[in-house]
Amino acid sequence: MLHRLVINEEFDRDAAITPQIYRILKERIIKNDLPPGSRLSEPEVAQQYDISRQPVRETFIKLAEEGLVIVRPQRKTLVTKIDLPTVLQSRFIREAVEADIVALLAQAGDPALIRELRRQLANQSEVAQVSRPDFINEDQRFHRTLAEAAGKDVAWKFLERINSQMDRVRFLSLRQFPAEQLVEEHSRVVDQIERGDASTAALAMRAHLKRLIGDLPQIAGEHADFFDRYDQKLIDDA
Amino acid sequence: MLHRLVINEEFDRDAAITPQIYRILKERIIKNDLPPGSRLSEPEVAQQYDISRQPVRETFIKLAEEGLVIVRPQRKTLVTKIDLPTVLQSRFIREAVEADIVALLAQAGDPALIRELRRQLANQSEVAQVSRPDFINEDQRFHRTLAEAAGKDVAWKFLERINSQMDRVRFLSLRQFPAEQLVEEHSRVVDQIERGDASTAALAMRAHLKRLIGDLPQIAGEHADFFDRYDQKLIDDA
DNA sequence: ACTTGTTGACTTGTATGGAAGAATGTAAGA
DNA sequence: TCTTACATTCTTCCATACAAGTCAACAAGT
Repeated sequence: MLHRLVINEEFDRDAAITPQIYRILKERIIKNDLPPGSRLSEPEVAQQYDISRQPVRETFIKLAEEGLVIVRPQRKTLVTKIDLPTVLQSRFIREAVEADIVALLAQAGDPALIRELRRQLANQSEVAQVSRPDFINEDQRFHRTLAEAAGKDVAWKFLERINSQMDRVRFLSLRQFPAEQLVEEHSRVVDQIERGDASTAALAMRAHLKRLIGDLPQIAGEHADFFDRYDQKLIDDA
Repeated sequence: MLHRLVINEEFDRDAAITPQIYRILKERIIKNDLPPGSRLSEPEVAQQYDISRQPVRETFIKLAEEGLVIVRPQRKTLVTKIDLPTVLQSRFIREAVEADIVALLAQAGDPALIRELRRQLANQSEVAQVSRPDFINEDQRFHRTLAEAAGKDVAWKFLERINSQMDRVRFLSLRQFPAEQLVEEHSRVVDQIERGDASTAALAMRAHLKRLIGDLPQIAGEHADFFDRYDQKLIDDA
């Protein structure tokens, strides 16, 4: 199989194996290359990548901690389905935290930060037309910049960890999402930070982050078998 | 050593070993029985509990994910020091999320919930006089009840995971903290929820959670070697 | 036809041997 | 005295064998 060979060549045999196989499997799951419900087996994966079971096993443990797989002892290991309550409540946490972050920034009022953010906004407008993955990168960078400027770098790392489940949804929505509108919303947040209006800035961020689940019903409709505990009512409440 | 024997007797040899050794080591770290900076070694721990290195190794991996130990490949494994930015920003996240939770509850206005909370408040007042560990349990239960009533059970599980670092601090403060005052603050939160005043309820919760770091300077002063990146300025800002 | 027991082929869990990197101490040399 | 090379002995990392639980197929009995 060509696929196997290509992946194997990515392997650096002189580096530690576990981090590599971890990164590979995590990416395959988040990008739905290994769709929800897929069965994984330690010896099978080990054989595919020509390594021993040990690094694979350690990887399974880490993925299980993140909720990306579930290990049923003596039975099997499965890629978890996308759990709707987890997705919605991850978003809820993110909104609460980022709203407070921009409120802090509005109170602080750092002109250098505003300049940096405006620079990023211009960049976002450019790549929005071109490449979706590039825009996603820029989007992440924007939010990370806000967190770090507020001195909440550790908090941001924590948010990144609970984002895995939301990322899986993001990679399911195939059609073009309204990148220009997202940039516009980013811009409003920056405006309010510059004005020093903490509560309005927070509201702008909240409105922006509501979008993360905007097309969830449609996505879930197209990939019903990827979801677990799906309930339209939960989305309406949120 | 008597200590060893007692611990060994806790082991159930017919159950899976890894979860047991994980729970044991985690508790020893959080309760500062294994103080920050302690050196851990796979074969040594394995020998202590008369098990093989494999479950110990898997436990190290999990503890490292939670930031309780740090594994330096080919060098050594250490119990991490209590990282001040991590503690402060964990508290920051908790405040943001729980403020939004009580705001939701104030809007919902569920009389049954109010009754349950008042019941718990009475209970808290009782145990506050008696046993500190019991009060801590009741405190946890109060906050969990709020989260679950708002339909944020998954979010609460996330918060629990980042609480380990704050728990380590809690077990360092030996002297009696003002349990009665905490109950009083809980009571204010419930009052505002009952009134249906979302923003005031949120503020009451924020004020309450500020306390979590109230005696941090004193604790850090008494156990300076347990802390990493200690900076009084960080506390003042927060 | 249905139930039950057994066998065998899976799965993950555990134990253990050895490989490779890193730190420490020591001795030889300048 | 100081530096450097090397050997020793740690550590974690990886590979592999075996143990034990689980499930499915199948055969024997009712």
